[in-house]
Amino acid sequence: MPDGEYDPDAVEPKWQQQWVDDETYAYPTESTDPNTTFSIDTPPPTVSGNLHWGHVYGTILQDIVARFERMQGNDVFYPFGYDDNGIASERLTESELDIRHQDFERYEFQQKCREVCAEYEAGFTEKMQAMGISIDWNNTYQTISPEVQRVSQLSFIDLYEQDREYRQKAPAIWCPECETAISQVETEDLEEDSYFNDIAFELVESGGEPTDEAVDDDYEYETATEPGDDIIISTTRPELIPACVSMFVHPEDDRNAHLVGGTAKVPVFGHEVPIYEDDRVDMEKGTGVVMCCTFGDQTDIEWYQAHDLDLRVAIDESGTMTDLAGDYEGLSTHEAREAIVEDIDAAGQLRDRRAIEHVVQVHERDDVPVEYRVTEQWYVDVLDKRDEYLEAGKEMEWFPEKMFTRYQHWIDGLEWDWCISRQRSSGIPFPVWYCTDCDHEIIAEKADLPVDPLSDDPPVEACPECGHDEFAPEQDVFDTWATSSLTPLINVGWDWDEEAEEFTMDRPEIYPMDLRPQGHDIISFWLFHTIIKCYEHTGEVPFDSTMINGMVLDENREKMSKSKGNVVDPDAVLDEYPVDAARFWAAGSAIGDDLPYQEKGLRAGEKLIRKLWNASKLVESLAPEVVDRPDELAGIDRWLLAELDATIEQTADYLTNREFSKARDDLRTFFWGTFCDDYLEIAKQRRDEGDDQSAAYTLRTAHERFLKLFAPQLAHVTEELYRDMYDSETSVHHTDWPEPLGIEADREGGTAAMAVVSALRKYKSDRQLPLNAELSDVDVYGPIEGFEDDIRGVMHVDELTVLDSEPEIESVITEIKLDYAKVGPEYGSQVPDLEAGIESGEYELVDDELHVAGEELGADLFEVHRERQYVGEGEMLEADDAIIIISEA
RNA sequence: GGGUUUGUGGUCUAGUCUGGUUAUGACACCUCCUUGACAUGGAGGAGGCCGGCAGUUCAAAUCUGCCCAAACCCA
Repeated sequence: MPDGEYDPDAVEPKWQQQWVDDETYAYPTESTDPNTTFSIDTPPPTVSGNLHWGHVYGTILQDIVARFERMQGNDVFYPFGYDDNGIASERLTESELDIRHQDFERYEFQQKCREVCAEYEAGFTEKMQAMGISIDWNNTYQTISPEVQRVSQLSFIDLYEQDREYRQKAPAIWCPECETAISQVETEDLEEDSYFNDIAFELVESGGEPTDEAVDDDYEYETATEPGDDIIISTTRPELIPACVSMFVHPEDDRNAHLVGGTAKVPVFGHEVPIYEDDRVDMEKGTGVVMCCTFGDQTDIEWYQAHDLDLRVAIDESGTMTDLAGDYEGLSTHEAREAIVEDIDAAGQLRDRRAIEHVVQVHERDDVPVEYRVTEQWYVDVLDKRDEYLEAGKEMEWFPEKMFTRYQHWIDGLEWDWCISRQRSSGIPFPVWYCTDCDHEIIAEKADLPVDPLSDDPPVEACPECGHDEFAPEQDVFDTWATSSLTPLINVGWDWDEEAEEFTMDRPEIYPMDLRPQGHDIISFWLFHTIIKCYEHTGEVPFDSTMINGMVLDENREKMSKSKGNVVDPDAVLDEYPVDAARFWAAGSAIGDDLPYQEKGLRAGEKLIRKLWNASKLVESLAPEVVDRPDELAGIDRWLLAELDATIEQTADYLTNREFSKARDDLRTFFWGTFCDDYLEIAKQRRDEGDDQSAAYTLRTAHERFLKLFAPQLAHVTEELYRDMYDSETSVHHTDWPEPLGIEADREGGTAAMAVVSALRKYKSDRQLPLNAELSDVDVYGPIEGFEDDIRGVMHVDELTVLDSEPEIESVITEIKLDYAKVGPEYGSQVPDLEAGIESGEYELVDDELHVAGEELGADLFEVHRERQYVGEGEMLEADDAIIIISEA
């Protein structure tokens, strides 16, 4: 039996260990019915460091759903993945071992990655188990494992065969530090100190005659009108001048209109470039003339494509100047920037140089500014099926609904197909070779997967296209998201059946998966990419529903970040608080909203755990045995069990809709306020007065039910109590969610009786009396039949009388309250007149009608509030519908 | 710069979609109470006019517009 104080330090690890040992949460191998399975596609955390508080938060929400669905009678499939095939894991390895991947053979570096990741993954496992997350540890995966590599390569080949992938030379965002193409989503903004340089190009030839606007004294620089004049442009990146391919002015720019069609000479490097017009120019900026280099930014790329410009590559893959930069060849971009500015200055063509702060796009992994390079990359078609993918998103149920708009806007704004190739040392290789003669693509056989073209031979002896017999392996590997967008297929055991020539699933019953939980920050790429990939492979939307959690903020509602130093360390928190307290905190959020980390939230959790424990002790002492239901149940017991029925249904509804905080607070309020404060106090008195089977039955029944209702959120303490008091062999997490008992009860009477108790408490409190002070004589007028003894017992009333008729009362009308929901629609703009009439007292009550402002309002349109004054002996209290008279002894 | 979401007493939060007038609860605060689980408890009290402005309406925390702030996504 529960004894002494609850000791989470001992209890929680005990059950965590047992849950793992017993495989309590294992998905049964024989489950085949999609209707009784509930599968969760958990996004595998990236192995890039330790798990943080945001993981803790998101995972607890998943786990509450998993536990709840399990109690709904479902076989829950709750896997865990480690996403360790990405660039983040490479970075982790480099910083952990203080090495650079460039210094190692590919295979050697991969081995190091495996070793470092293995350590961190063990840490993930430990943390998840130490939080009692009901993960099925028989179903875990690493995205770098051969099995997953096979799935990922199968996916590539399937899309290739569906003609939804292509290889193309195109400008891609490039990280010169990592020496790889990266995707848009891997970049972020960074404020950087820089200089704006005003540099003079020489006008060689105009395209037309200058207008009047060309000459104006207010201009900072004179407009170039004659050959030899200076055209001033401003740039933060003078090192790109050797890559300058053209200049642009806005089509509506009268000042510079005459330049269009002409040419200009680039300073220092001396090549001539054409001048074009384009509406992407910001004519308010500087002189309204800009240079276009291949490539300085996104606009340069657009111009390059729109105007079919030359390609001048001045910067190589490592951020070093090429031979195109002439004397500057071999310098880094930064060195070249300074050197070129100096030389331009020496040539008299630097007009101004001022320090500015501006935002540059950097690679999120290393904060190095990105470049744009034209390279051969693999792309997945997405732009052609936008409408279909939008529909696919619509088919899912979204918790909360409003998050769907993010998905929608992401698709609306898509401009590029999805680049899935990365030039890295570690990762899943493309199963592709190229004919060294004709560049024909040779794709691996599905049966051979996984393959590594660097060490494996292509499946053909000679090129089917040209007959050549030498092949070059694809050096690139997949983007991380190309694989992590396949987690539903990994989970269901998707594979290719060579004999049947079709894709198969080991566990078809769990696909589409029931739930995809994740943060709102990754709707646009992770969720989107997962939907489209699985949709293309299976023809089905991979999820029935998605649950989007918010971000965890710090105590001051600010974003947690290493640089701010406000990151909450899960280990430190869990050292100090029980896991169940953290679970209580996490359950206090509305799904989709951000949640600030609040220590007091954890403290509140601790209090609830303690309350549950102490109440359990009391229940055990009042009713030491489980008893059968007696033939007759006392009114108060029927009332309590009926109220509990309502809470059972309400809590289930809330959890079904993933309304965690409502479920938590509703249940807590009923347990604490009604069960502990009201019912248990009454039950105590009744036990004193003799052996009461009805009370014993109700105590045990309600208590057991409370344990089950709390089990999804307070996983540990409920397990301890349930096994101790009800069934040592069965986990509470394997029990079914309670069915309502459906007992007939006078709910109104019970509620009125509780209101009377409340009023008597207040009476004692107001007089600074102890709550167990004796009251000699109390009369009640109200619907409390059947509850008299309960009130008498708990409030220590010697004599309690229920009055048949209202006691002698004088009343004055204090207020007439209109029922606006009815009065408003009926009387509209007359309402202020009615109100004024009531306010000034110019009204009459005739029978049940209110006569005011020339109108006659029926009884259902208003309520009369009276102040009652009792004129007899004793003192009067009011409690909802009841009137209470207290006569002192 | 664009989009999405959020903004309620000192703090966190319910209510906002489906407009109706004493705006929910918790924590902190104040007062009182040791009653046979819990003083890490119980009873009670004070504290907000709902980010700001304007509008629609008989009526707005709730609808509309603009502005401000924060978070996220995109440029």
